[in-house]
Amino acid sequence: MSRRGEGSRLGRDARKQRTREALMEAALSLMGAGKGFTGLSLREVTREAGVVPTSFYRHFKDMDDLGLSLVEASGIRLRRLLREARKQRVPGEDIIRHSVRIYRDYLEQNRLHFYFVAGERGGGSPLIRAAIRAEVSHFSNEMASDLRHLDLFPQLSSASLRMICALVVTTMLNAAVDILDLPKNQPQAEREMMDHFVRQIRLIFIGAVHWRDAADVVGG
Amino acid sequence: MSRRGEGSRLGRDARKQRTREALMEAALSLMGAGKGFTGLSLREVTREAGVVPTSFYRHFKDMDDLGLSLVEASGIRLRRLLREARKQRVPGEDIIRHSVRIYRDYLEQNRLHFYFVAGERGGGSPLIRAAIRAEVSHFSNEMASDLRHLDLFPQLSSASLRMICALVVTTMLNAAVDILDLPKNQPQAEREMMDHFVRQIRLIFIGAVHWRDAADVVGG
DNA sequence: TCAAACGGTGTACATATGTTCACTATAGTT
DNA sequence: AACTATAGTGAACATATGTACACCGTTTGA
Repeated sequence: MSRRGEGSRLGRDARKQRTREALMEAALSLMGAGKGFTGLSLREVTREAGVVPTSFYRHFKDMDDLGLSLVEASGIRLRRLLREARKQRVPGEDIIRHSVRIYRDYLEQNRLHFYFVAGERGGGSPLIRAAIRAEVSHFSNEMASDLRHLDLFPQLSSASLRMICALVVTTMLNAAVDILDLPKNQPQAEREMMDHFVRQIRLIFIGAVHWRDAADVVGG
Repeated sequence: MSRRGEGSRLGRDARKQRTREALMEAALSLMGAGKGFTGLSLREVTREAGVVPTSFYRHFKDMDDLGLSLVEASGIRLRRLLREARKQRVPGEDIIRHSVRIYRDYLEQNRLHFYFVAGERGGGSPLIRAAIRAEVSHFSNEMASDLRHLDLFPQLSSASLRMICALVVTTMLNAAVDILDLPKNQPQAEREMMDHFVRQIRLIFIGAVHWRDAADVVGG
């Protein structure tokens, strides 16, 4: 019989899921407070999650396991960003600026996940770094496929499109750190930051428009 | 009197400098082995440096102090890279490919420092992150100044040149992680990696050639 | 030649860590 | 209503950590 016990609102599985998420969010939150993932201790995480240390093992084998779960969760957010960007209709005026704004908003709503990805992508555990690289590469390829369907650059080979999207994505992630580090309520600095970012993306797309697959030396 | 004591080859200051460097290299080395800087412990570092923990305090106030010294040392390497690139004469054929090769060699000779910069630039301690950002920004501006003197892009404003160099530099640092992570003795993968990198830089410079300061929407 | 300066050592201690084990309570099952 | 599985607890452990302190031996400078 599956009659819910009255003593608790949620079923046992849902409860378990809840503390699992609490642990993951605790880790993200601590990293947001200025620690690398490899600098987090198991006890620290459980403390932040409001749970006793031994409980940790009910959910993860060790910290690396937690880390990989975080990568997976972040990958899901990345893919959702693409879906969201796809859904938004082009205002016809300035595609890039518009997309950047979508990105900015999405960043704001997923601060910690982007912090994690942008932060651990470079340093830290090789295991996690590799997982993130795979996730980012996936994202990048999906973006290339989207651009292909939009038919904005019909002259580009698929390989070139992927190369270009990889560049866009790394630029996005670099910008993520800068944007997230911005002090709050500083609209002036934020505007400049965004302008800078928009220009860089625009420059890349200008390069894409003029790219020829056998492109020769710029100067020659 | 400055007669050297016969019991030691080096003076006391030189000796001190030597273990100071041993500590810094120990930290770098441990990070190269897959730890974020915030994941290093003071004792771990002294152990790796072959020195007793309490000795640490003769050289650094705490780990953050060590970190900032590492940033400074890495900044010096960055500037030296620019000087080296400046010195090398252009072979007239493919400037970009040539520069990338110089970069690759320099990376190889300074693995750990680039690992550190590329790794801590994103995650980790806000203090160190800020210091790295300043160093990278400096590097980027110097590069812009170099390009200005070369007069390759006379139509670009200084602001645009800086924006472009910032993009080149972040692309360089991203590539650094990928290149350094390459398994050794895998010339095929390495060649692809370098080609990918060269194409990205070339794309940026193609964008630069066609950039107009009031550049409008790509599509419109 | 001698006293001072100082880099490095060894001991010590309070605290934090990862992991174990036996436990409690309760949601799910029959 | 009785049974079982299991998420979370609490005490305990061996080990690791940051830092203080008194100490030693050599370099330094007069």
